[in-house]
Amino acid sequence: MKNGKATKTRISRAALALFVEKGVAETTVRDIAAAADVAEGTLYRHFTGKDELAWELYATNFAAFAGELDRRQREKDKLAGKLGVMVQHFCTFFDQDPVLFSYLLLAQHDFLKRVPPDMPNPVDLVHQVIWRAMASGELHPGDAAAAAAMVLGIVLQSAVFKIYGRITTSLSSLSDTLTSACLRVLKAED
Amino acid sequence: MKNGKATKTRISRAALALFVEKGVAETTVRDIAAAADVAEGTLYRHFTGKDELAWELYATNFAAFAGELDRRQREKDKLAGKLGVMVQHFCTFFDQDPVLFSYLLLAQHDFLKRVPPDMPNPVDLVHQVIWRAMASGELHPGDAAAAAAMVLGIVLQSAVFKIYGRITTSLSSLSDTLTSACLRVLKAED
Amino acid sequence: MKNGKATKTRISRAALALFVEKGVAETTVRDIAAAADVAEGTLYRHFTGKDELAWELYATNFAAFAGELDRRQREKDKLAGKLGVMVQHFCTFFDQDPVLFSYLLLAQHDFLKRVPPDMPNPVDLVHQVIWRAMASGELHPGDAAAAAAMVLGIVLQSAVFKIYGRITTSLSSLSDTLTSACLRVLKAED
Amino acid sequence: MKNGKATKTRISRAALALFVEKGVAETTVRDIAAAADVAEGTLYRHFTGKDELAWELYATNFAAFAGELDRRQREKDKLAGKLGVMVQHFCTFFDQDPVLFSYLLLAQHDFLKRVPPDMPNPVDLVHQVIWRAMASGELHPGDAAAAAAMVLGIVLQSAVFKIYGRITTSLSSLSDTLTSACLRVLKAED
DNA sequence: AATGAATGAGTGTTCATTCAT
DNA sequence: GATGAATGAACACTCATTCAT
Repeated sequence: MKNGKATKTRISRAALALFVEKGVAETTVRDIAAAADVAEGTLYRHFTGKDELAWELYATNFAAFAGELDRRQREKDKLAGKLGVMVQHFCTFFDQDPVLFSYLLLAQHDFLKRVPPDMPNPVDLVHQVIWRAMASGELHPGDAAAAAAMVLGIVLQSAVFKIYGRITTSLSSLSDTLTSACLRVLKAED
Repeated sequence: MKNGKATKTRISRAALALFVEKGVAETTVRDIAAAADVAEGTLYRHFTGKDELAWELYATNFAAFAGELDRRQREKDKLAGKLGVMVQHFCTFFDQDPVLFSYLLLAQHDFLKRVPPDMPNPVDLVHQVIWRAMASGELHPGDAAAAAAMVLGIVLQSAVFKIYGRITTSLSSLSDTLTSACLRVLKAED
Repeated sequence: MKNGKATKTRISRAALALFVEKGVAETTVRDIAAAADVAEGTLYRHFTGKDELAWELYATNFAAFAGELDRRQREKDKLAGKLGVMVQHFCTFFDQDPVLFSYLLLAQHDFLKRVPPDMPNPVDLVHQVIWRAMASGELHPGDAAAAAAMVLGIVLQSAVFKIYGRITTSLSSLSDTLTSACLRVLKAED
Repeated sequence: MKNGKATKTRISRAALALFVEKGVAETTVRDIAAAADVAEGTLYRHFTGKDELAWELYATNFAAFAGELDRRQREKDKLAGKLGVMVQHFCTFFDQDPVLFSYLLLAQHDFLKRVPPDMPNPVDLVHQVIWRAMASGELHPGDAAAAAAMVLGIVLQSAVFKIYGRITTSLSSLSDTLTSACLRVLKAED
């Protein structure tokens, strides 16, 4: 009773690591239970089932990350500042919890279509920030979606390279490089 | 009963579409057989099993795409030209066979670790092109891996946006935009 | 058309060898076809199916062996003579075609219950020879079935030992030993 | 749901009966599960698979039978005594569990080659007992393997006749007859 | 809250058999 | 006669989920 919360967390972390390592479909409930050192049935006291566990892991952290991103972005006035703190937070988040970041990155193709439109969402957020900069005249008008794709691509593909060991430094140490690359892509003033 | 090659192709295309739509693990051999309008057992006359089918689909097309990319890049002397034709081929390939491109994009996390080092590989190719431009002084020296990540990210995330309907124009129509964005990121002359 | 018979024989011998080596159930039609160097479908020109092939192989040779045994036994008047030629023929048959003998021995548990009562049968024959010897007073009366079991056991288990390499001499060279053992078991005069 | 051991036993007995009745290859896991009144999956909680089940059933009982045979044989000094208790135990074992005995008898051709050399083994045991009697001069020297084959054949073929209904009395009631037949075959003193 | 034996629908795969060539 | 691609029922086995303890 006392460690009900701790058990749930242990299951979550064990599942997360396995999902990233082997994929959701290839991870069995037995794998998770063994890694979390609980019985198989225990998982069902905390989650409806494996699918809900995978989804909760995704949705909760995806929205939380988007929320934090938004909070930081709001504190800046100009596009360069907003982009700077957002890129920085992407990098910091990755470096602090690469497994969770990887899960969010790799599981998106399974879950993105299930994200409700009102759920805070890093992709929408970047899109909006760029769109508003175009609307306000801060950025010359153009295809905001295409611009958002490029900006996100710069950051996310760097994370992918880090995951696969092609980039060996911390992502945070690349933060400024990535930010200025994004600004150059947008033809924005630094 | 006569046309062994056509049957194999029908199975491949049916599998490809389902793999992209539902994921490899979520697609059953029965699904594939039904979509290809053959009996389940027929699949095993052409492939060792479901895994080999998924892998062959990946490896063959991944290597072929890398080969074609390389062929085009070799015909240009300067970085801007090389990058231009490569980006263009990414876009053309996507527009001509979005399902296949999606599979290559989405399945990479399952298969990339299985790719042998000597297999032609678009990621390595972009990396090499940039590395050589740095070595030859055409590009100011820097982290070639990070640069490759950004360039690839610009193109691939655009494809992802296209897949998810966030970008509605053809990818080819964005080709020049993407190319110049890549060059700006690399701080290269157009 | 000309080698129709030869093809059937090739299939039979290939099947026989595989049936003995791996068992009937573990041998596939594809195995047989490959070993006989014909296409899978060809087997069905000569046999109704795998089961019929296995049965024909058993029944034909089982009955033929029983017939030959009977023919030889008839030429002798007394029990010792009858037993002698029968044991000798068991041994000769084994040595001439150990694979076929093994099949008859090992497949009996699959097929014995399918043997029709009127089919010539080595087991019945031995039983009858002993029963008649008891009836005629040549052998002191007793349980003819039990006596037949012991006599058959002496011969057949020697064959099993030979198959498994526990006995290394030819079975024929043991023929006299086995015969006199059978007579001693029956308490008969040599 | 509580009694894991009882379930395993129920599965074992159901499998044993079916294996003897229809053969291992012809018995499906569904057959076994239905006969044991458990779900198919339950079998895999207790055994690695069908093959391991068939093997465990064989190996365990084969070794246990050999062990018991050896224990009894050791308590006798002379060959006649040893042979007597061994034959008696063969008969008793058969009468007490004809299904298990049949399995051991019929499955030997599938499994004998898999028996490790150090596993207690009735065939080796009989061979050794006879070999030692020859070495000690208790039995006139000769081919111990051939002698063992004949002795085993007398007993085992009687069991086969009993299985097929050719012998209708209990095997135990034949024990003395079989023992003295064995001794006569060996030309040993009773 | 935790357990883990039991479940059974669903999966990938095999293989005897058919039939157009 | 001979072929071998195609078939599809049947198989061994997996695993998310349930529930008595």
